[in-house]
Amino acid sequence: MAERYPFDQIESKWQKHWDENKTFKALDHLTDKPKYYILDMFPYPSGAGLHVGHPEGYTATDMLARYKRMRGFNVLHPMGWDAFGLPAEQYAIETGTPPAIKTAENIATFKRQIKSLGFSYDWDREINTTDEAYYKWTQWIFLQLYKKGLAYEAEVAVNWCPELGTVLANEEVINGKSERGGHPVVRKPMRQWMLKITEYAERLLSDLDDLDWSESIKDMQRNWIGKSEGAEVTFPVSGHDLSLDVFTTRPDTLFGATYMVIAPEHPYVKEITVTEQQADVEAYAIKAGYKSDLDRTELAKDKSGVFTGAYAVNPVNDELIPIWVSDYVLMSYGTGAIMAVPAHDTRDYEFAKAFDLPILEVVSGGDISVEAFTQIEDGFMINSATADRSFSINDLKPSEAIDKTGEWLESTGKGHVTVNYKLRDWLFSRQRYWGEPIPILHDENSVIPLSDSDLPLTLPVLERIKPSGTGESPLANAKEWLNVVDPTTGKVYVRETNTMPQWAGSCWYYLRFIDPHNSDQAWDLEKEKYWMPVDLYVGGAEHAVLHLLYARFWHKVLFDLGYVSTTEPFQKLVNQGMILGMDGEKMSKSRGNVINPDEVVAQYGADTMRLYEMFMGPLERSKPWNTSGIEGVYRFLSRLWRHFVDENGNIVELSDVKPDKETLTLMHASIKKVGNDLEGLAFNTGISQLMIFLNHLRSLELVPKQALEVFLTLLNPFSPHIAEEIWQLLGHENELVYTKWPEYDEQLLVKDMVKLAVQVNGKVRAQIEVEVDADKDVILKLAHDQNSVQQHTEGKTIIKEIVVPNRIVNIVAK
RNA sequence: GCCAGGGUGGCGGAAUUGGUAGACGCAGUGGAUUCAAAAUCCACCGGUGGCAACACUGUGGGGGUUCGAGUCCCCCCCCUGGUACCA
Repeated sequence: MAERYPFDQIESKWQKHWDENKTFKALDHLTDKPKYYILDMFPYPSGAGLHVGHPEGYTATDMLARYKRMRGFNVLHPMGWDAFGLPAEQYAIETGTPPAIKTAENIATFKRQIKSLGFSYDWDREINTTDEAYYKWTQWIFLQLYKKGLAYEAEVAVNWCPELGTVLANEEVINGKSERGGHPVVRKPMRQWMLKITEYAERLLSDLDDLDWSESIKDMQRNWIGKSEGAEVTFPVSGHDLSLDVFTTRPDTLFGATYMVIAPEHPYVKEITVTEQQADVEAYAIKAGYKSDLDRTELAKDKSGVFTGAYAVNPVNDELIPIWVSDYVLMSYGTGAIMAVPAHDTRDYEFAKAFDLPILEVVSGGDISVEAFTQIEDGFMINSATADRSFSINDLKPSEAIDKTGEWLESTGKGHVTVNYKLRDWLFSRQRYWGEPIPILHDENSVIPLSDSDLPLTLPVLERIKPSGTGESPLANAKEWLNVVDPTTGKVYVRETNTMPQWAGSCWYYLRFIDPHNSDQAWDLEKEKYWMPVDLYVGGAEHAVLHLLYARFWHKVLFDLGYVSTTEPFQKLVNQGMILGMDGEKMSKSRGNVINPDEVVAQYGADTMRLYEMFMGPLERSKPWNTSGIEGVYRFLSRLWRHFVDENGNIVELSDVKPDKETLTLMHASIKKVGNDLEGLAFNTGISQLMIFLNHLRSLELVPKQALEVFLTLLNPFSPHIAEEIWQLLGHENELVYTKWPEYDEQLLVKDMVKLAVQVNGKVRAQIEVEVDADKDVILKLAHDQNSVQQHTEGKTIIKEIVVPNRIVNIVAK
C-alpha cells in the first residue's frame, strides 16, 4: 500500500463541515437558478447493511449532483428509506423484536455507511415509508384511487400454507413447498384488494416513447404490458343458449379453426359438458387447479386435455367443431377460450397431434404435415370462403385477410376488432402486519373508506406478531384496533386487515421529497411544478418492470386528478450494472466474495472508494471488483497529495506565471473532456483524463498555480474531500462546492501541427507531421518522400491517393 | 423458444461513430533508491519471427461492402439480463 495521506482526518473534517453548514440544502423557491432533480432508488434498509452495489449508483448521482451545482443548478438530491417489508416482519415473528425497532436500527446503520462516503444529500429531506407522517399520505393516495373506481375487491387465489397458517409470497414458495419448513402450499381463493392498472395500459405503453430510458428497459415494459391487436369472435355452442367468445390475433385463419379449447376454470365448463364426460372433465379441472402457474408451464411439452362432448358453431362457415378443456388455455388471458387453428399455431398443432384432431391448412407456404406454419408475412390464403362464396379471403395475403375478416365480423355482428393486454390488474393487498394499513372499514355487506381526517390509520402495536391462522394478516389478532364502534349508532365495523405491498411507499416517494414536512398536503402544488419531473433517476435493473410501472401508474392517476403537472415522473432513467466479486461471480455470503464498503473506506478512504467505483468501467455494465485496481486510484490521490503538500501540511512552491502552451492546452482539453464525460455519465473516462492531467503536472519543474486550481475544480465532483482540502490549503476562502465550473477555450484546443498516418494499400507505413489544414499536394509530397512509402510503392502504379484532412493519407498502388 | 445487451492484451477497460487498435489503470519484467525490504521514481510491456531496423499477424468465428472495418451488412458460436403455452 502506498504511503498514507491523511484521508481519515480530511474526510471527517469536511463531512462535519457539510453537515453543520447544511451545504447541500436544496432551495425550494430559488427561481433564478434552473432546477435539477437527481434521484437514487431509495434502499430497503436490510439488516446486512450496505453492500458495494448500493454506493455505485449513489456515487454516480453524487458526482453529477456536485457537477450540476458547480454549473449553477439548484439541485435536489435526497435520500430516504423504503422500510416496510417482509424481512423485518419475519425477524419479529422469530425473535419478538418489534419491526419498528429493528427497522430503526437498520436505518441507522445504512445512514452511517452512506454518510461515510461523503454524498451530498439534503438530509433535511430524509423520509421513511414506515413513518406515520409519511404513510398517512400513502393511505390518502389509496383513497384517491378508491374514489376514482380504481381499487376494488376480488377473490384471488393466494399461496396458502395450512401448516404455517399463513399466506406466502410467490418467492417464498419453492416447488410447491414453503421455503421455511418445506410444508405443502395450496392455492386458496381469498378476498383481495386489486388496483385497475389495466385501465392505464395504453397510456403506460404509448408514453414510453418520449422517455429518455434505455431501449431495453422500455422493451421490458412493453413486453410486460403485452399489447396485441386482434379480434373477438363469438362461437355459439350447439344445443345451448350460450356462446363462447374467443380472442385471436389471427382472424384470417378462422376457416382453419377445427376445434375449441376452454380453460379448466372457465365458467361454462360445467354447463356445456355432456353427462358421459362429466366425471373426466371434473377430475381434470381439479388436477389443473392444484397446479400452480409454474407447474403448468413446466408441463408445457406434453399437452393434456379432455373433450367436453359439446360442439360449437364456427361462425364463418357454420361447421360444428368439438370443444375441449385444456390447461394450455389460461383463464387469465383473453376470454379463457380459444379457437384452435392447428395448421397455423404451434400449441394447437401439438394438441391436435396428441388427440388426433383435424388439421386444416388455410395459409399456403408451409408443410403442415411436419409443423404448424405460423409465418404471417409469406403465403396466401386458401380454403377460406363460405359455401355460397358470399365471403372469401382466398388468395389474399394473411395481413390483408386479417383486415377483411375484421370488417366482415363487424358487419355481420359475429365479432369485432379489439385489443388485448397481457398486463393484469395489480394485486395490492398482503396478509402482513408490516405494511401500510388499508384505510377501509367493513360491515356485513359493504365497504366504507375512511375519510381523510381519519388518516393516518396507524398500525397497532402488537405485543407479539404471529400469524392469525386464518390466512388473514396478524392484524386480525389486534382486537381493539380491529373493531370500530360508531359512537352515535353503536354499530360495529371491522377494519380491513390486509396491508399494502412494499411497492406502495415507493410509488410516490419522489413526490414527498419535494415537500417532505408538509402536514396539510402530500406535497405543495407549486413546489411540485418547480421540481418535477425527476431529471435523472438511477437504480438497479431489478426494478425495471414492476416498481417503475407501478410508480408511473400512480403518477398518471395523480396527473388525472390534477395533483401533478407532468404525465411521467422520471424523464431520464439509468440502470447501474452489478458489481461482481473478485471471482467474477455475483456477490453473496455463501460464495464468500462480498466486499464490505466499511472496510474499503477504513483502508483507503471515501475519495478512493468513490473514484474506484466509477473507474471500474461504464456505469451501466456489470464489472468485477478488484483489490489491486483500487490501489491504482489510491496511488493517484496519494501522488496528488504528496506532490503538492509537504510533510508539514503546507502547499509546495507553485508558479504564478501563466501555464506554458502544452499545459494550457491540456488544461482546456481536460475541462472539456471531464465536463462532457460527467454530463454523459462516462465517469471512467473522465477519471482517466484527470490522471493524464496530473501525470503532466507532475512532470513540470514548477506547477502553475492556475493549473492546479483547475485540476482541483475538475476533481471536486469525484473526490470532494481531498479537493476541498488542497483548495483550502491554497488559501481559498470559498468552497469548491459552489465554485463555478471553468469554461474552456475551443481556440486553444486547435493544434497547429498534426500527425498523419501514411498508409500504402491500407497499411500504416509512415507518420508525418504537417500544419493543420495543410495543402493536399504538400501532404502527398511529404508522404512520398518517406523511405518506407517508397519501398512499398516501388515498381507499382499508383492508382489512387486519398487524403483525409488532418486524419490520414492512403496511397493505393498496384 | 422469443426480446434486449455484450464478446477488444494476462486483467478492468479506451478508441473523436468508417481513418495510426489497446488511452488510463492493474498485473508483469528490467533498472534507480535502500544494508535489505516495503513504499517511491524511471523504462519496457498484444502475439510470432529478428541482435536490430523491420516484417507478418491480431478486436468471438466465417463471408461481404470500402482506398480503409473493433465500428457498416449477411450467416454462425458463446456469455449476461428479461420473459415464457399471452391465443
